[in-house]
Amino acid sequence: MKNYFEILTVSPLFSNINETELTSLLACLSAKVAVYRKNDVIFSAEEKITSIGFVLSGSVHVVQDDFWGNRTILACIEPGSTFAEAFTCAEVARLPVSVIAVESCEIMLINYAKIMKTCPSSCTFHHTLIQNMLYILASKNVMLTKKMEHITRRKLREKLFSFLSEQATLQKSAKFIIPFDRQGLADYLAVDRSALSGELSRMQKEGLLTFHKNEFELKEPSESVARQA
Amino acid sequence: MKNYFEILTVSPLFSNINETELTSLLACLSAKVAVYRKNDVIFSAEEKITSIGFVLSGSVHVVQDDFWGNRTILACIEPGSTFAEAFTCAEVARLPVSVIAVESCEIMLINYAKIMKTCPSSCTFHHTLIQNMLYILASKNVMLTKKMEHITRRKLREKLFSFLSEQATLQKSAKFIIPFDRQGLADYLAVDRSALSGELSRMQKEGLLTFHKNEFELKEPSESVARQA
DNA sequence: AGGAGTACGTTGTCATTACAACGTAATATA
DNA sequence: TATATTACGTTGTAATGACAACGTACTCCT
Repeated sequence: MKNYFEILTVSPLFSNINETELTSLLACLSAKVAVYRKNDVIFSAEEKITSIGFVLSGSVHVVQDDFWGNRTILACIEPGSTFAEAFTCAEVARLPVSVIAVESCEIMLINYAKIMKTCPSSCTFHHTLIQNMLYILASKNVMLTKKMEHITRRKLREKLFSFLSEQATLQKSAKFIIPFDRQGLADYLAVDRSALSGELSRMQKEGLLTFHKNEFELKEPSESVARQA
Repeated sequence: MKNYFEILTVSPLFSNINETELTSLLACLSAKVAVYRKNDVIFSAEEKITSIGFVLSGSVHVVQDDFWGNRTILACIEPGSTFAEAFTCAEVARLPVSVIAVESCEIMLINYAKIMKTCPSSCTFHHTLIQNMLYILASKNVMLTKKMEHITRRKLREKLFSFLSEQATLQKSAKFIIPFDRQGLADYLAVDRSALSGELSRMQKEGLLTFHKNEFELKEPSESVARQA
């Protein structure tokens, strides 16, 4: 287990827990490491799960098969990250997704009940672990909510304004750098890249903003202009 | 405080905690009740918050003001529900939203540190409270993720198939009832109602599904038909 | 029975957007 | 230096969806 300390200590789930504490914590959780090969099914849809997964090495895909059997990849989980934690904590009766090994990988499975149960030695780092779980779930929540705000706008221009306004507010300046290239932004906003590119140009032509590469600047409207709902 | 027991015991945050336990728990949390009047600001954007809010009576709006000052209502929180819990647990430096009283209301503010800190008497229900927090966050997470899957599809038909496929899978049958009327579904999928209505009719005409009111039935394609990405 | 209100489908128009295709500049690669 | 490769903007076209307007059926009143 020692050889995993590097990945464990930098992961969000085990942050603020040192190596000494980790050793007893992992024992306390009776965490088990399982090895999978490419295309192995780690969790299968419809399964009742009681553990959360932690990727030690390799990577896994969270996939969903629809009514007609078409498969969609919902997420790719890399070492240091967890999967299925939301379904486990939400006590979803049956898993609506499957988790598949993309390549050979080592997965640590941690029983949720063991996480929640105060251990007899009432270790303080156990507490840290739970706080980390809350942190992970809450952060994902905030991310999803923000993205949802942008995406639910009906028009591309509105989506862009919603996103750009957020960035401006975040960076406390009308001038700011966005953390995406065009394709990345298009994927994030769930729109076509070239449509996005075109809309940005149009907005610039209309004097609503200026940009160069990833550097944007929002302009105050010269006169009262109806902008979005 | 006694008069709030009814709303507290049925709320997700305090579920599985009985009245006796609640009394000591609330003392342990040093939960404070504050009264607000219509339009009062409960939490202000940019504020550093360390508490989560719980609506005892009345209702509050979570609102966001964009770069130009346009206000959007993100959520309406009713009695028994919490607000700002994600931002608090995610330790977001400064609140990106404001919380406003829609009408006269009573709000219980619970300090997050007090929730997380094991109390000296190590009450077991304190533990239940934390588990409930995890449950609330995880459930919202699952909801948001599902909705995101539908909404990120580029075309209305794809959004519909994504949603309907989920319902079919959920109800384990090609025939199922959806929990929305047309307007509700349109709002959920962030599309226009009449456009949705029209697309449904077209899909029915093409033999992809049949429906009557909220009762839907998905059809297997007679021949291999490319349906969606 | 006679409204009022609501839910839903339909139609037509116009704006928006996806998609494909291509040009260009910048960057990396050999 | 020559050559891919990538990122981005542009253009045109066809598909798509938003929006408004309207008809019909249904429910709820009284």
